[in-house]
Amino acid sequence: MEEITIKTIAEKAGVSISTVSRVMNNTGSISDKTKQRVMQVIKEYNYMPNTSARNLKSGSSKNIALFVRSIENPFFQKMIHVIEEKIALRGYQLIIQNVTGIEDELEIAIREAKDRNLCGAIIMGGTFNHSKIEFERLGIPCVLVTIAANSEVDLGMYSSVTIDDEKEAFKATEYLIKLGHKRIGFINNKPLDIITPNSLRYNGYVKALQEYNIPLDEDLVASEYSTLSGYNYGFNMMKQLIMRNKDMTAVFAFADVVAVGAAKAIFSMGLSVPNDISVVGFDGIDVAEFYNPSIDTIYQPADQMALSSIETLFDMIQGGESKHLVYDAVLLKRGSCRAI
Amino acid sequence: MEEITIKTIAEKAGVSISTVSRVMNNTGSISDKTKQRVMQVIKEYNYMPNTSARNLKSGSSKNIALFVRSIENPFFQKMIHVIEEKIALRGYQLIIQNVTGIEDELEIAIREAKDRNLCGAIIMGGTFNHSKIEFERLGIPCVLVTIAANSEVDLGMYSSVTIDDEKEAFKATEYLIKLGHKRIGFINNKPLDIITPNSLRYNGYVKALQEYNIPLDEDLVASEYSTLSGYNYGFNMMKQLIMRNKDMTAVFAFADVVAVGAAKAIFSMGLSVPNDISVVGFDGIDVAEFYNPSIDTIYQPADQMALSSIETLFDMIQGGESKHLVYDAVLLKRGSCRAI
DNA sequence: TTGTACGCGTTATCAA
DNA sequence: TTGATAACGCGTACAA
Repeated sequence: MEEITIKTIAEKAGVSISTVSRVMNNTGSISDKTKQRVMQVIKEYNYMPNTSARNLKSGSSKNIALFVRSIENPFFQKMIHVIEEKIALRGYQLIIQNVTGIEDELEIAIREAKDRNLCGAIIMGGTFNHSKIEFERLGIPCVLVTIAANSEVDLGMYSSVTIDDEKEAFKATEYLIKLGHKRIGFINNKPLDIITPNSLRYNGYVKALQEYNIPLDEDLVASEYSTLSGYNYGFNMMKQLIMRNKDMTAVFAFADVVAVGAAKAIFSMGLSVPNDISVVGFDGIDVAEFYNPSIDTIYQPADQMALSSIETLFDMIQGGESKHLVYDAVLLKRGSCRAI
Repeated sequence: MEEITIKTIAEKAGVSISTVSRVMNNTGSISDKTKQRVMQVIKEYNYMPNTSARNLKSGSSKNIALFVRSIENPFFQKMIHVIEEKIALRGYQLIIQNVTGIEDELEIAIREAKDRNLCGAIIMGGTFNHSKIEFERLGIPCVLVTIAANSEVDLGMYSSVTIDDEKEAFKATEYLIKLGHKRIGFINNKPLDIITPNSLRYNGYVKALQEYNIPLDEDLVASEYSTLSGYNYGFNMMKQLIMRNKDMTAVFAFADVVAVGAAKAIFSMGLSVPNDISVVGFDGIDVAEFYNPSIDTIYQPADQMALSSIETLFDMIQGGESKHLVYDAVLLKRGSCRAI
């Protein structure tokens, strides 16, 4: 099966390649007659223009890349699903790349932006530490999801879709406090010296304790360098917390997957959720709802955030302004916490 | 920031573009001296060759597309994660596309193969009904994961990585039977008239019942057209099953997500797993392990299957033979089933 | 309204 | 060991 190009079509239709090109792109003016004829031949041969040639010519592409830290996180997957769908709908192409370890997501994006000549980038998860220079080097429209750049960066250089992690974590902790809990554990994530959604949630936890005059006890905070899955990490951290703190009555995990792992650890040690220990998660993934008991959590509007992300990105690709959206999350109370 | 091309590098290095090209591709022979100089300039200008131009020239690309039915299934996500990593490692690019509803995954692959000039395709999930003609039209190396083509298709035309769904489902059902269960429900998926992994698992369920002389009761089989998540689907189906069958003591779900939803339904109706109803799932996703109780399941070696898929695909891309691998799954017993 | 011809950034062929 | 130069498939000034 030989390749059919614009040339083939031109010959078969008895016109020049420019005419075929015009028909394809609805550009210039062509008589209805030839247009019909060309369309006919295109259909007949099932012709599709060569993407590489098009991209080469136009200097850009319809490739959008998504760089996601921890693709295995169901919360991200929920958003990826929506993004994937919407991008396909617009005839663009989504390239997904997972980011792990100490890799800098933006550095990778910069490299890939040139390499794949992307027309846009979405960065999901990671740190708040990206610098102005990086965005300058990136040179393509970019939306950060669940994160933002550091404050020195001109807001016009990128878009972002986030929640107020600190505020929401405060809310979650306050919820536990108001239920009467005083010995509240927190499962955090290393590293601790950079700003991430997790670190902001930790800040919210600390502030809530302060607000209610509960002393911050380092023993109640678990964190470790780890390459484990969120479930396993939560499981291990919770075990440590329980061993160290016999009087702990509640735990707040920085993510639902971690909360689920923590709950499992509680059960595995013969204790009960929520009778012995109350559990609060963060994100609002399906699993938290279907767990037994359902895990109370801070629900992020994932669908809405995903939709806004790609809408904003396409806006920017078409020359529009950048945007910075901060969504509200909702505390869902449903069975993994009790008053004491 | 102006674009730097091979021409820029050639000028700055004082050589011809062909020399730069040769350096980039390690082709032909070049003196160490000029090689060093060119490399130097390339580094300095951070030059990266234009992918579109390369693809245009070579006629192919380094794009591999993954077509997955139900990207939201954690079992697939596990494999996608591995595939994504390995493909990036080889300098290829992964394009992920979700397939939904009545779309034919292979038809989409055929279209995209031309449109994006892919060098390979992976199809994950879907049906066993793909025809010879489709593979001929596809024209690029293709690996089917968790499915196979219909038997009329020449085995040389594609590769596959699967398990024996029927055998494994038989195993799961037999497990319940040997625990003394006789009223065993099955949660199936519509549509029922095509061959899918689910339908084969149903066959295994039916055969096990036959083997042990337990009558097949239609009331014990739940299925419905639905666009719900696996969790929600399992939840709804299980509720129906319980309402219809007061004497049901066990249920086998075609996937772990469905089993989790089913378990939740059991709890939500004030019953217990496994005391009132035993639950068996299929796949071996993390959530099943961390659920309370851990869900017994047929564990598919997802990592291994994913690795084999891309290895096989790269083999084929490099002109190697197609392969058809059938892995063994393992029945994990861990707390969601009891003997009666 | 249509066709000719050039160039996009590469790689590959052929001379030098 | 190198350098011109012709493609690859397409879009688009420019001319007709």
